Amino acid sequence: MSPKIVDKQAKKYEILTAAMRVFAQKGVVQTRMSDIAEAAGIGKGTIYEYFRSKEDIFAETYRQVFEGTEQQVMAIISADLDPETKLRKLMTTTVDGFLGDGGEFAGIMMAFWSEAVRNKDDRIIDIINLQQIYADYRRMISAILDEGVLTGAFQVSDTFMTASVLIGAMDGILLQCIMDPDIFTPTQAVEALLESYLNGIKK
Amino acid sequence: MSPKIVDKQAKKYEILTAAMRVFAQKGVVQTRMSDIAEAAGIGKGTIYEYFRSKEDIFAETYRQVFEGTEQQVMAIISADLDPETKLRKLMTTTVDGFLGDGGEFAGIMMAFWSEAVRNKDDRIIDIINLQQIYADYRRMISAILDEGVLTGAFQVSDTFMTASVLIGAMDGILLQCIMDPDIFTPTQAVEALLESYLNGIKK
Amino acid sequence: MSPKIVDKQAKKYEILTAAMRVFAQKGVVQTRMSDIAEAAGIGKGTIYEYFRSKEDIFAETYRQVFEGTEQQVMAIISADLDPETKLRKLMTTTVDGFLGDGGEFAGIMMAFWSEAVRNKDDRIIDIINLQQIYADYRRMISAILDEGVLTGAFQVSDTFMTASVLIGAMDGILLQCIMDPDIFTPTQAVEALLESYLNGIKK
Amino acid sequence: MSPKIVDKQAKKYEILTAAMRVFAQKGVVQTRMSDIAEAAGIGKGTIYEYFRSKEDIFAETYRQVFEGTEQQVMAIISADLDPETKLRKLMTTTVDGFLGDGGEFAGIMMAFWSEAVRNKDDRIIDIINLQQIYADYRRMISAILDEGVLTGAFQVSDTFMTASVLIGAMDGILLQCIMDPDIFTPTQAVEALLESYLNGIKK
DNA sequence: TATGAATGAGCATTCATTCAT
DNA sequence: TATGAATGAATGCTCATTCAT
Repeated sequence: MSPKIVDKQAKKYEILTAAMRVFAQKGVVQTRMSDIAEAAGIGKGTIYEYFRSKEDIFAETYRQVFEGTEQQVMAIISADLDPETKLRKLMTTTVDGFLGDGGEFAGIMMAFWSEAVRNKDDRIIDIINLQQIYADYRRMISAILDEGVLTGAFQVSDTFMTASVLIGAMDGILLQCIMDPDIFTPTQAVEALLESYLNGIKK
Repeated sequence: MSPKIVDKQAKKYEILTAAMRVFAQKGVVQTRMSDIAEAAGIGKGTIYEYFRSKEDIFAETYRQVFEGTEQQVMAIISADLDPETKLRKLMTTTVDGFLGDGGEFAGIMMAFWSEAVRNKDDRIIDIINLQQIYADYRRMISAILDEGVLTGAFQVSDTFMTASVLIGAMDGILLQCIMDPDIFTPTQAVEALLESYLNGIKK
Repeated sequence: MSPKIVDKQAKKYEILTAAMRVFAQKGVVQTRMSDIAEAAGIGKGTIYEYFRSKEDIFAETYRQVFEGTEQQVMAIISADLDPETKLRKLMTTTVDGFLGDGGEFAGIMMAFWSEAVRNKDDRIIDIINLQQIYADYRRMISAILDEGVLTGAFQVSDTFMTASVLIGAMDGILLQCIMDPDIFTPTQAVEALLESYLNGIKK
Repeated sequence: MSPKIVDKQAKKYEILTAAMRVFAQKGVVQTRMSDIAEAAGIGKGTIYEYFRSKEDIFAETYRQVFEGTEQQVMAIISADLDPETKLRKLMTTTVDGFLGDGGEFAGIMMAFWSEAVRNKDDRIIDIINLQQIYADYRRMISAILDEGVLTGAFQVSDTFMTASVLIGAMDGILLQCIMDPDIFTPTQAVEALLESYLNGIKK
């Protein structure tokens, strides 16, 4: 009378996690459905009980990773903090979000991003609109910088450009941490970045 | 030395150039041999007269792109310049090298890099040892910074970390320029980066 | 004999009816077991409590549909009627049997028949021996025609051929009614067929 | 300098012929691309050098078969013949067209038709709009009958219905010939049909 | 030497059937 | 008994590579 009871939500999450592992390891394009199945310890067909397609998995994995960070970022933006603190918090949170608890998201981030960067396919853009994401980030950070200029905390001629440079620096730092995790932690690096950037390195 | 050999070299180069164009446009994995053949205006089979495999093309394309930049960088490193000028030149040259005459290398760089970043495949590492490349760059830049600290031009506590941050910033800026070429030129951005970074943005 | 067995029979019939509906709508090959389960309002696995396989369902559905018509036809054949009436009744009954109460069998007939027509697979022939069915029909109708010739009611040189033509006409009319139910009812068409066929259209 | 020269047109036709054979034998849905490849004596991938998809093959096979017949039919319609001759010619030509030189098209016709009959898929309707085909045929034949009524050759109350019956009869006869080629030739059957139909079988 | 026709390994996806509950 | 989660064989299609010309 009663069928096999399975926590569909939990199993879906398991598959998602397995997919992330494989995506991080091999990249999205090179990952075969059978790789994900094997990683999840299930049959190939079972995946399709939980996801409609490989693309669907990709989209869900992406959401899984980003939703958390996005919310945290929003909270910081609307918090009542002085510009410098806000900038620090925003950058630290972003980097931490990307690297997850133990850096486990690093690889999957890389996979997402390298996929999005060169894929002009509309279907991918629907899932990850990197251009949009960057535009949003630039807007948020330049708003903080503008605020700082108004309050007299910062001296910046082109806040939009400066925002871009800060974001770029974050990305580049993350990349190095992902590729070579032993050299330094991203948090250390972001602090170094802000330290130098805020104060200048020229004597 | 015979004319035939010269022709072979020229044709090989043509194919390589065609491959770069397509790689830049579609990414390495998504590029089909037929795409390259078409772009080069030759038959599909002909490619195999000049290259052993798709991977071989990838490796050679990579070498083609980097050899030029590498030599320029080396020249700057060993030139007799003050640290600040050296740093400016190094960064500007790197960015220009990546973007080529008219930004044509940008896409191919992206393609290489997104390939290398997530591919831990030994075969890819043999071709593009990104970890090594970054290590080299960090060493070069931190040497310049060390020199600047010695001469009193810079005030940097951790030159290695600062070097990493600068490299990261360059990468990140390039990424944004590639993805959204209208917002600013990489040269502008690098100048803004150096300006802020050298002088600080804090009042 | 126990209530359970009765229940089983009833449920089996329900599944069969559901299967017919779906077969009629999508064709046998395109019908999925899950479609049948859904149409029957039961679980996919439950079907296998009543049928061994999809093919088994197909066979049973077929028997279900034909048994009724076959018996009616037999009754007409052995009835004591004049040849013309017998012919009319036989054809009308056949067409009505195919179209069911409200034309609901039309689609399933089509499904069976298109399956049988092209499938020379032994397993299908075991289930629907169309060749045999047509041979039987030809025999029955030519017997009626022979009778008519003997009694002087008909003037037919080749009763076997004429029987074939009549059967063919019935089939073809049914097909058109199924494909385009608005043009005319099969009963109308059969009457028109008999009218013309019996009297000729040539002035 | 010169590549392998292949008559692409000829090879395409060969594959088409092979496909027809298999379609006729197994039906369209049950035919696998590998079946066609095997029947054509080529590799699976080679098919895709000549056709975009299985559906494409289906459509082309269909056109291949029908184009000839269609033109012949048009010629008859516009010829200057008396109604009875026109009707005879039209029906004979149609039946002959369906059966090809040695009845080789019979099976493929069956396959097409059973596909079209139950497939409400838009893609199939785009290829074979059976409803349209039947409507056209009904129009053509009823026009001939109308003409016959005007000239006093025929005595028909409902020419549209009579046309439908005639078409149906043709279809049904073809079906029987295809399923059981030994009983009679379609030409014989069509002649018997016209003979009876035109003159009536009632004494 | 140059070519593109031919190929088959490889992959995403579907679905009849099984089986643990 | 009833169920639906799990499965893998099967299938359409792609594309790097080979090879006859």
